[in-house]
Amino acid sequence: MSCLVSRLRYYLDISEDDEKLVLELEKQEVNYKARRTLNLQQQKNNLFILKRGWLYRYADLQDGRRQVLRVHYPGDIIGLTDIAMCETFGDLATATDVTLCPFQKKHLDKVFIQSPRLTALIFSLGMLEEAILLDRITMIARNNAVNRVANYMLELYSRQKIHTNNTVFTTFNMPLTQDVIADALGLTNVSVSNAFAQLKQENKILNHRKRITILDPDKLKKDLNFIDRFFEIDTSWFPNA
Amino acid sequence: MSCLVSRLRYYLDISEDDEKLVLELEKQEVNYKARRTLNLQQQKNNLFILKRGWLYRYADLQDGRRQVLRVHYPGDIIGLTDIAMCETFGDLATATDVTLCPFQKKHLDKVFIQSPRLTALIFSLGMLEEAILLDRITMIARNNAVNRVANYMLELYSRQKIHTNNTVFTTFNMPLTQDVIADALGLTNVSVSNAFAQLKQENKILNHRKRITILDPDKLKKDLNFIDRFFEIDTSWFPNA
DNA sequence: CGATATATTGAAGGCAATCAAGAAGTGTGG
DNA sequence: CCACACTTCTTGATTGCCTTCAATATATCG
Repeated sequence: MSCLVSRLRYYLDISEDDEKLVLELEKQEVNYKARRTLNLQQQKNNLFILKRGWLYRYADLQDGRRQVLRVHYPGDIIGLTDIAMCETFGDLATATDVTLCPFQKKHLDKVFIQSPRLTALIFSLGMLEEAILLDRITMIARNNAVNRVANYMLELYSRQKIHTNNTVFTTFNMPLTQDVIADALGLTNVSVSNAFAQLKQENKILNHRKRITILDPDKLKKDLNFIDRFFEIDTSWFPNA
Repeated sequence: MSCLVSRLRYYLDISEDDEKLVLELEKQEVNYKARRTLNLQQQKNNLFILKRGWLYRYADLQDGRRQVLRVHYPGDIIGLTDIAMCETFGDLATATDVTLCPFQKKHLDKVFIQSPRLTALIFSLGMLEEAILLDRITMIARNNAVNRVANYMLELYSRQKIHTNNTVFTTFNMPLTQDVIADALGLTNVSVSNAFAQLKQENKILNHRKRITILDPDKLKKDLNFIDRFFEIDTSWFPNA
């Protein structure tokens, strides 16, 4: 069963023809162990569908530090951001063991030609990611370390809900190290550690052995002005099937 | 003459049929004076093509501060980011006098059905914006005030080159106030002022009366690791006309 | 011209970075 | 199953950059 199709079905009825279009892209499979890096430059013109595991995209900076740009979950299409560019930037690193389905950028044209409706959905999901990046900019630009970490945990929580069809509890797996979280939020591992300590003391978020517990998600969302953009998209304008 | 069509033509040959599709969206026109705000909530289901002037999108925060999310130039489509969402967020404010062409979200479906090629271009431009947001996150998360301001000026410079078909000089109009720049970069107006003072002293960037001079753009780009993502996009995978 | 908006400059304080050392956790091979 | 190496996390002290607050100067608009 394709987790991309299942994610798309969360938002929209997908016809059998459309399902075939997607499955066409998932023919190949590659596996990687946890904590490996994949050089994207070598994979030029390839996109990936993530079938299993956690993966993150990062960029190395001049001074040796790095910036984590995005974390991917099963059902994500990886590389759409680069679709406009001749050269890709950044690399991928695996947080857990993963399974990827690589496919050629070119093969997307079939989707664009044969299914305006599916195209509109993929387009919308892309724009949704953009809105979430705007939220993240606001968060990084204007919040202190504690709120950044709390906000990020809420985002991971909300994402998992969609990717697992709402079967996620307030305790969930979070395999990212504090170094990775720090690099995602523009902090240091020291600040992230201190932030978790404070969140624990305030009875808001517990973390123990790669597992996170958000004690009262709704209250925390309200306190942080967190907007959950994942659970619904507007399909009213979509071309008919 | 449509500046959106002209911008699209910068990247791709646009057929006459495709041009008609775009012009269809620009039938209405509305004018606004400088330094006004437009409530986006009321314009639900509307997108805009910006024909003239500068406009920026911002979000009000709980504590009274605000975050500037994006600056728009003539030829931009405004609101694509919200296309997936039932509710919009944030507001628009005019930096100069502007002319907008509002059109219904619904009317986009014609583009998706009739021109996969034009759809691919609009999609790619959207993804390009996303890549630029990733750059901005890196910049805000990892750079000091001086570099943030310098980097942002380079971005504005590069954008204007595309939007005016390369007819922009190292001195150009920059109608944003330092408050707006601060709110875009997660700084205060004080820091922005100090940053400009230092950039002036180092003979890198001069600003005087809403005009910016970048003394040696290429050197500055290199020093800041600035990547210009605007000047080219990969159209090789696009569906044929 | 006067009123308002925008920019400059200085002083003091706070938050996160940096540096450093040690503790806890994880994985591997014998 | 344990020992060892390595990674990840914690905690404390110091430093630096940006914010905040405040006052003045300059620019812009009606």
